[in-house]
Amino acid sequence: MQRPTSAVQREWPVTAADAVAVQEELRGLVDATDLGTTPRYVAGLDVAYEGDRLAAAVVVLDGESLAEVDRAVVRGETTFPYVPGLFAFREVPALLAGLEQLGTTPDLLVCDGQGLAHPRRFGLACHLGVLTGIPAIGAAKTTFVGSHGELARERGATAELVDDGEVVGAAVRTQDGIKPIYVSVGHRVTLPTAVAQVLRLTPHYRLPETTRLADRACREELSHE
DNA sequence: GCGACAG
DNA sequence: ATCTTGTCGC
Repeated sequence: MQRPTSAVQREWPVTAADAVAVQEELRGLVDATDLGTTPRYVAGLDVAYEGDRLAAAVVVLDGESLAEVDRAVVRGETTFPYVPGLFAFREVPALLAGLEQLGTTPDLLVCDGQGLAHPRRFGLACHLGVLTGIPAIGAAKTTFVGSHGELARERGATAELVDDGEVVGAAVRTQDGIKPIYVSVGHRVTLPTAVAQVLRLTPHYRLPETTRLADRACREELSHE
């Protein structure tokens, strides 16, 4: 797929203050419309670290069968520290490089982190979505901002994730009796659709198959020197 | 001022 | 994220 190189080069900050300014600018580009059709190719993205080295993986699954159809794993080096709220600046460069290596263009990006459930409403999923133009959702293991009420014990149960009086995402129980995961809109998808996609991607485990495969792929890459 | 804080 | 053994439970 094509890489939005110009956007990255033009928008890449070095300081935290500049990074926040970039988020404030790009947040206005998030598209709130819904996914037009059922995604044929769904991609999972993740990054693993070992000191200053890192490996990013993008695994593409068939949205129907969840069978893997493509993958790309790239190595790189840390270029931005982990700062809560600026997480995307640490992972986006490597993830874009991974997307560029694919022989397929995903119809949906499932990110390991938040979308709108972010202090400035512009988490990793929004950032990747806006930069690529591809629909994206955030599926995080823990909350970052917001709180929610109790969820029913059954798989499929949800609760609104509310921050500062605003619904920024949903807590979703992906398996009976297990800890929920946190889903939020990234770009070109509505929350109900994001939740529905996450449930389709979690037939057996707590986390989406996309996330599990990408996590395994990037870790494996780092372990193999 | 004191914690909390996606991965 | 990553550092890290055994252990409780299905």
